[in-house]
Amino acid sequence: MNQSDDPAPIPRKRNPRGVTMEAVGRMAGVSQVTVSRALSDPSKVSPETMARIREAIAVTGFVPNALAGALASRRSMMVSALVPSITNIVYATMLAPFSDELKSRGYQILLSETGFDPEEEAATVEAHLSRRPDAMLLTGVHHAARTRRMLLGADLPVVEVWDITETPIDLCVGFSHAASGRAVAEFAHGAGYRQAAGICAGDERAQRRLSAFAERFGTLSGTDVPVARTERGNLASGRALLTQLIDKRGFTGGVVACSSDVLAQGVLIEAAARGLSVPRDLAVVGFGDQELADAVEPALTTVRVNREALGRAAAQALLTRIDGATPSRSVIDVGFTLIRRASA
Amino acid sequence: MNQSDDPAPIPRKRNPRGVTMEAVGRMAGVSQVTVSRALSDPSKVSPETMARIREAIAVTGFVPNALAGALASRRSMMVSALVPSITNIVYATMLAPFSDELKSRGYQILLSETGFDPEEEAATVEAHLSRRPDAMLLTGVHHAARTRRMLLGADLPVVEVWDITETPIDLCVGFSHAASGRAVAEFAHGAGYRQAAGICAGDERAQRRLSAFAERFGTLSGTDVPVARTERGNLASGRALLTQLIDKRGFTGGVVACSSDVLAQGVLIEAAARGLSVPRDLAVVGFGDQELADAVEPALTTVRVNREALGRAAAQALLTRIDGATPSRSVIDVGFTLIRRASA
DNA sequence: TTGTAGGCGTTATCAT
DNA sequence: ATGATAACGCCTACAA
Repeated sequence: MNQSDDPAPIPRKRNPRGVTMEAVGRMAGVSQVTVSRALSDPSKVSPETMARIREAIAVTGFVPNALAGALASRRSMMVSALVPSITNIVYATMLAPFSDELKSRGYQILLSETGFDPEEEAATVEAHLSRRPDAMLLTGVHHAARTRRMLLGADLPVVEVWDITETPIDLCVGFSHAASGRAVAEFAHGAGYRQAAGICAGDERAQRRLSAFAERFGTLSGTDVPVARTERGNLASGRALLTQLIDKRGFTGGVVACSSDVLAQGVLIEAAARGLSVPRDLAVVGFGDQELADAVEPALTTVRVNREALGRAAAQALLTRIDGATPSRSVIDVGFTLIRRASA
Repeated sequence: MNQSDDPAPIPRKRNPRGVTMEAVGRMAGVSQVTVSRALSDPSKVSPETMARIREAIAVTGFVPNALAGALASRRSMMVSALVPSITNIVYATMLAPFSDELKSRGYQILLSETGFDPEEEAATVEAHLSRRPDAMLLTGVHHAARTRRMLLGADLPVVEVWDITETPIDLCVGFSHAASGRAVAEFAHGAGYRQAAGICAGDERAQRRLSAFAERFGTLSGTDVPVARTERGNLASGRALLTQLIDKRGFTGGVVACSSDVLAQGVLIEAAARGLSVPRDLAVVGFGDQELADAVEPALTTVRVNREALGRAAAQALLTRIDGATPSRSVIDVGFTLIRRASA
């Protein structure tokens, strides 16, 4: 009686382990849909039913499957964030408020490092798109053609941050790196410095800042402005580059513009080690206004970018688009401020 | 003829936009399944078919839907990583190799900050579990009971890092914070220092390091070891806490153990500002051996934890479990090394 | 307030 | 080498 008369297909779960809404519903004496409703909008379910469902969820330890939900609803409730490097505090500090803002609306962040290579970025974008994020943040405004194509084809809200362009893929929140470099040059020249040098590490944006500084200061003062470059933007690089400027490139004093506060601090340390007085023998300007700028000795003159506001604005812009609205402006320039302290 | 005789359901796609394997297959003259196979294992498809499918993919800009794939295969190819803070370089630097290692095997990282509150962590764990990650990394070994319950119920590979326990949820890669604190105490006492103080910021683990230091040094020297605490572990805090130790707690010299290199650098800066010579008037020991440790003046004596190796080992351990194998050890102590430089 | 039916875009399992 | 069919677990209509 067991083997013979049962050609009827017995629907068998492939994985009997995972608790589903179906199972919760069975235990609570309701259908799967009711469980779904109970979770998405409790007001649509009677209090008694709600109580039984809660009980069943507690007993079974049910955790909804967001993958299935995303597939059915076509909303993954995930937002991709692509930054050059996680370990770079500059990106990390704008990511935190960005993430906070979105988390409060129920979104999870899918984060990846892209390095500084556009092709690597393109590959990462593709990997992210396969996860069907509801929106995406990109760092910078220069991308591979394929990246633009994929994003336009995917038709999702995209915000490009930490730089600015008139022709964003979709939205843009940032500031002009060239303008910040020029602002430093004008400040330094106005403060009376007649000689200058630059110290630069990192990505193409840092180079744009320093190039703009060198060009502007050169124009104002009529002198040549040497710029020393390196890969890694750490304290040791700052020290090494100041050494290079002084010992090998004949820099004898004036103002040193650095592409980051950390490099600038390296310069301060090397200057102290050489018995140079800052800003008397050597003035120093950083970039970023990180926490350390205010704590070093002497305190660092630097360029502040409100990274908190930037991250938050980027999140808001995306949320507006997600909600189907059109943001008032698709390009937001958050600007920058020169903070004068003791070092220059 | 339009209205009346057509009760037959016309299957209509809800969203005609998204390119699917179905659409690619149609264009290539094959079925949807063949497209799936072409992507997952090209060797199972004839070269000609493969070529036509490739062509169709290029033309349509098809990007596979990983959500659907995950739902069907029960493997999301995502790994969750939960750290207290993204902006803390300590966690970021172990996350990078962790992420690299997993990315090379096709996994994406789903990253979240948990803060330092176990309840917040529990909520984050739940949110992540709903995404059905294939494995999870947690920071620390102290979790809410509900967290343990959820994770045990979810039955996935879990690695706890940056601390060590004999009873991990699943896997553990870390080191003993108490032991590192004692090691610093023994080093300092052995180096001849007879007075000591501590400076501590941050999470419970930092406090455990400093408590162990204070207790051990106290035992060895028979003196009292004051420990100053604060919330934020930045340069300014380091300066402020040294001030507090000297001006308000009668600390007159000896060795200062800090819970991070950044705090230690703050101490160096404040000491210099006060005209104190390091290590003569004041010796300083940091923790973490961050890049700056070697670049400050004087170079910082500190405790090195190989965060790179830690992140990599955590990834490897998870991969082993994902592959269904049993790791040789479920608890890996990566240890620490005291790096003696000029500051103590 | 609750349930039924159909579909989201894949992968797994059998067939052919 | 290729295809048909049934899940995967949920959400969106629509019906009761």
